[in-house]
Amino acid sequence: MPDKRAEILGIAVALADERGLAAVSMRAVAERVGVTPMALYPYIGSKAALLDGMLGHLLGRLIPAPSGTGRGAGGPVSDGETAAEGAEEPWSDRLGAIARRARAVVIAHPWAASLVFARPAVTPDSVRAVDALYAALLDAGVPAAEVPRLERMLSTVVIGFAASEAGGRFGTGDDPRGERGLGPDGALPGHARLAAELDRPVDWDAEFEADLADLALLVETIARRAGPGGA
Amino acid sequence: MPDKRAEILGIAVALADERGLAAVSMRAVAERVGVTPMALYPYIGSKAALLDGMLGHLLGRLIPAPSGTGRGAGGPVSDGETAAEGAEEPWSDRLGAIARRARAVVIAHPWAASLVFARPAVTPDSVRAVDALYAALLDAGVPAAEVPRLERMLSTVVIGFAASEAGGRFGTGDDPRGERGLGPDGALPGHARLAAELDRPVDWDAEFEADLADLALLVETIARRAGPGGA
DNA sequence: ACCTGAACACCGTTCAAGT
DNA sequence: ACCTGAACACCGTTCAAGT
Repeated sequence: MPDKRAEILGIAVALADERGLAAVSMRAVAERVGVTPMALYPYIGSKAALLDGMLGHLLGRLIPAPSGTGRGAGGPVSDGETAAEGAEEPWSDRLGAIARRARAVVIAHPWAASLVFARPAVTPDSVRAVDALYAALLDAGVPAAEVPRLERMLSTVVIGFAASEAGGRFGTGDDPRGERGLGPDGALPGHARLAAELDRPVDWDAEFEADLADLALLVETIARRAGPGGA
Repeated sequence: MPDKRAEILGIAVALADERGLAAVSMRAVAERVGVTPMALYPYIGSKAALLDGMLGHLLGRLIPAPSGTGRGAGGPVSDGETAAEGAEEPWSDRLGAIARRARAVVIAHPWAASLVFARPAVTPDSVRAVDALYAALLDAGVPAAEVPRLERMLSTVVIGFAASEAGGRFGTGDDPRGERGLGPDGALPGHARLAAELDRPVDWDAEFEADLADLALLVETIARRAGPGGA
């Protein structure tokens, strides 16, 4: 009731969660809202804008709102009192927390994965997430000239990992050899040398954490080669 | 003429290149083929299978066919004679070559970016690409237990980078501050500390190369910590 | 100001026929 | 064996009315 647009977006998100993105049509959303399809247009604009709005609706929950207009009250997932200037946690923890939250959102709403790569990250909410990553990288000692690129690389890994999980690119783990009769083993020498590893099932939580650890290692290496001062 | 299915897929790819993925309907493809929509079904199966087939059609050009059934003739982009066991190039060059080829495919066919994350990489062609990456990482000295994870991370970065470029996630480079009146600068401390960097336009070719260099550095670090023996 | 109803130009897919 | 035509149950969006 406070905002009709937000109500519509919430209903569309719920519909996508229940029946997939393909089930989200203007007509289906309108029916759930209890209105004619055309009544959505003043609030939503178009089907494409509906999808953008759904993504924004999720992103609003990724990074808690800043203490800008209201007071610092109603804190987020944080575990203590809200420090005035932030930066009480080490940079690698802040970076990891954002990454884990992003992955959790995509796991909870798999349909979002296919939208994330298609729109620039310029909504207020995603800009806030990018800002937190900038600050973490600067605090790690990464030179300013490399921070935007490194932020894009980190967020690409995190979003790409979650999208691959949710979308199925990482597959079911079954052995690809023999799927189409690929002839003698010599055709896939790399797979042959890894036969033992490829039979093991994959723990995706552990793999995500290992990726985060490697990325933190890379960030440290880049910071160190710039000189311990932080430049 | 040699294969009706391949002819249909080629026409669908050309249609997507010219008018976008949204213009690829069974009806539109059928019209270009010169046939009724229903005549596609025996060759294609369904709309979803058409999209899968289009992606496979592109992937067939990513990695040249192996010397399996035919002879080693009709070599690919390689610059010399085809060695019997491969591995004449250093691993980092082989890795970079695959990455650049993948990015080139996505830039040439931007619509493919949105499909790549949604299907497991188990077609013969993509398995061949994965195999080449496995071999490169093993030759770099990465322990076998870490190779599959690292391959997934590398391909996620490469595909995610290309998808972000093609889909618009990396945006146009305009300053996000002020896009929605985000209040005083204090709300975005990270951006404030990077003001000088964020005004510069981005050279995406250079950024891709810098990412590849950083990833190679990470691969070396992982190989080194496992012991110079390799495994 | 806010919503409805009818209409237009599309979809993917099924099914029964045609040659 | 290969293709067609009509039909079904959908789409997003425009436009002219209604209250």
